[in-house]
Amino acid sequence: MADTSRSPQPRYGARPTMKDVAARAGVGLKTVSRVVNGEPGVTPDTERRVREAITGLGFRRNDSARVLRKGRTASVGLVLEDLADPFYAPLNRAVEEVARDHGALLINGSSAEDPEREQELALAFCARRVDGLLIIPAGRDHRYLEPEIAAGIATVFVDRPAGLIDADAVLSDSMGGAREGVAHLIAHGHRRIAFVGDQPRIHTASERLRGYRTAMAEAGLPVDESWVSLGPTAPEHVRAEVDRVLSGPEPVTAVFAGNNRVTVTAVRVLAERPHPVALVGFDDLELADLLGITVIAQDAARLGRTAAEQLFRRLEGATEAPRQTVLPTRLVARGSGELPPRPGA
Amino acid sequence: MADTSRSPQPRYGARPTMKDVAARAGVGLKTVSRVVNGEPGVTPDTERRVREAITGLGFRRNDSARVLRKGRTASVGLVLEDLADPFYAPLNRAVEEVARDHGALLINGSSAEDPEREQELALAFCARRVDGLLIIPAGRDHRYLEPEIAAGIATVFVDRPAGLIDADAVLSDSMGGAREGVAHLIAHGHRRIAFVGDQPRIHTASERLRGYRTAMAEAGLPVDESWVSLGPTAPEHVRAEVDRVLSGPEPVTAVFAGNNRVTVTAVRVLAERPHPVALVGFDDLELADLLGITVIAQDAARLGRTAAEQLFRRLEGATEAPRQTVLPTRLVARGSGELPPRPGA
DNA sequence: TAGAGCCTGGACAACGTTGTCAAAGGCGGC
DNA sequence: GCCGCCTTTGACAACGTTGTCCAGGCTCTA
Repeated sequence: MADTSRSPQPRYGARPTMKDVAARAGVGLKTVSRVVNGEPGVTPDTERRVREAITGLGFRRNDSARVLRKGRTASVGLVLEDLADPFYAPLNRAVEEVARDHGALLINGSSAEDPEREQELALAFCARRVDGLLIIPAGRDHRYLEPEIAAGIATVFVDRPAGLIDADAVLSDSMGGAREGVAHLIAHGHRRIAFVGDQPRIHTASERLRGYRTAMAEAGLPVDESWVSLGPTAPEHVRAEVDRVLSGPEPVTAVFAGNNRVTVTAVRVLAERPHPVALVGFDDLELADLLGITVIAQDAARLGRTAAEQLFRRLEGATEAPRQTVLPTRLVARGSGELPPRPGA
Repeated sequence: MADTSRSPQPRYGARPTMKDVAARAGVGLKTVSRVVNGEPGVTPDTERRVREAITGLGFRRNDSARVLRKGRTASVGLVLEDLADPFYAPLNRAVEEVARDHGALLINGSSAEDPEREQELALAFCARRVDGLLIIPAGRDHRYLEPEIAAGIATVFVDRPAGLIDADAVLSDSMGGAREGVAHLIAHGHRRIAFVGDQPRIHTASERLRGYRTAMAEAGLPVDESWVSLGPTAPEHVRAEVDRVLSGPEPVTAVFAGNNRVTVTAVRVLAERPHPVALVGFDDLELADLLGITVIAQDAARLGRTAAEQLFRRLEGATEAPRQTVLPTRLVARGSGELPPRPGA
């Protein structure tokens, strides 16, 4: 038989509210709020009664209501290309750390390099009223964010600049890095060098191609357009393209790989070849040291940290004009980029 | 001079609400709500006026308020160990995909293997009123979640089981996988095999150790406790431990590495050794094929997908008793695990 | 032409929290 | 013993949305 005189117990599916806690503790609503938020002006005895009621009911403050009332959500959104990409994972983590240091939670999602999905995600985050937005853009037009930015959502672009709007951005030196990598191959005697990269609508891809062309031009070397491959980075496609540039009457003697996904496939294809082919890849890889792969390394964690810090600077009120920060890359020579051209090739 | 007859314009920092939209369109509040949510009962002409007002003001529905009213947030929280760990990144992505298919957003965070941080994150997600929670536990006591689960937050544990509460879990067959890997080394002639793994309070670590002991026992082989190393997986520590088990009068001839972080360090250490030492690692690695590393592979994406699907089944009302799902592992022989013991060793 | 019924639109309360403000109670000083 | 001040507490509105319910105007039929 039910004891009707008993205090209310937690029921399945029912969330106790501050009102319930107040009733059980025999105090007013606001007093509960004060205890929950550690505000002063509550006697130890009252506080104890409230805390007992909280524990007894299994109460947890509803942050949705709190957000509604306060206007700040203490959360930031991160739109990146692929959560599973080993290049973006450390970036993601670095952003999370900075957010944590500022007491904010992180919501994130993958655009899968699809501009529509990027927009969908970014706007969904805005609807949740994230305080700030970090975006690794897939699209080239970000005017859809203008009302959001005007309404006060701080926005920082990472890895690639914003399109058609003026906003903070933190980038790696794609052009400079690729130029250095290709110059490295040239310095080791290569004259015919392939560039296998991502789709040209992606800013970093076209910048890296520009670095390739610059290095070739600076060395006075012609570029045969058949050496250049820009397209999806799915293994099958890259495999076909690497095979292609290595075939024909005058095959290339070296390959510059435009990003980590291209590099891993290129390494596999080159390993199957009878003759060694030089390779430099953009982005470092785990275990690349053991495989002797020469790369242009970028510090993804630093990219994420720098961007997140800029975001929180904005949230704390910084109002200077949008700023573009470019972080340097670093050539890491491990062997594959130092192979000379095959004699007679 | 300001044109006071003009309709209200978006002001910096001010968010238009449905009320503002209604005023500008000259309709009632609820009509705006109907248009925004695609509810029927609005004439095309009224709808057009409302849409114009929405665009003109840059209105976006405040989902915090919506959540408060509706009770569901259409978001799930994922607590994992390290967003940057290559093993968890695909899991993260898989969860995101499933969430997306169900129209939910993903909030996530790294516990850094710290039980307190796990709890802090999980409860923060609960305060945000996520609909469901996916947890890769760091701690061994999850009773702190009881009130949350009672209040209706669906919870599924991933990769490791829940501690002291009865809840859904999706795991890999750690014990079976390790047993198979060690048996594989034994089959190739090894008698003295080291186990280098993570801290024993981590469930998967102790299960894998159990697999190791089982395989050794089944082969009738003794285990010298100096061959077993359980501790932090920071490179320096693993390096020291691998060096240790390979030294002494009767060094081991093979190493079983308890997870991906141990494996990468072990590979580096073994590469520096004058004599080859056999190695099998738990978890697959990118480029492991090129390095010829034999591994026990688990399908992290499948782990995440399975867990997320179970979560959404619960959210859609499934009420069976909590279920533990164990996914199989797979031995991938690539060379390092098939090396025979050094003759005379 | 009147009445019935349908379709569109709006007024109002509620979700759970926090900020404002005022009341009650205790205590010290004169 | 009374006044005034400070401390503790609570009542109430508001945040922006959605659900409920009702009103008004229209069409269609008898």
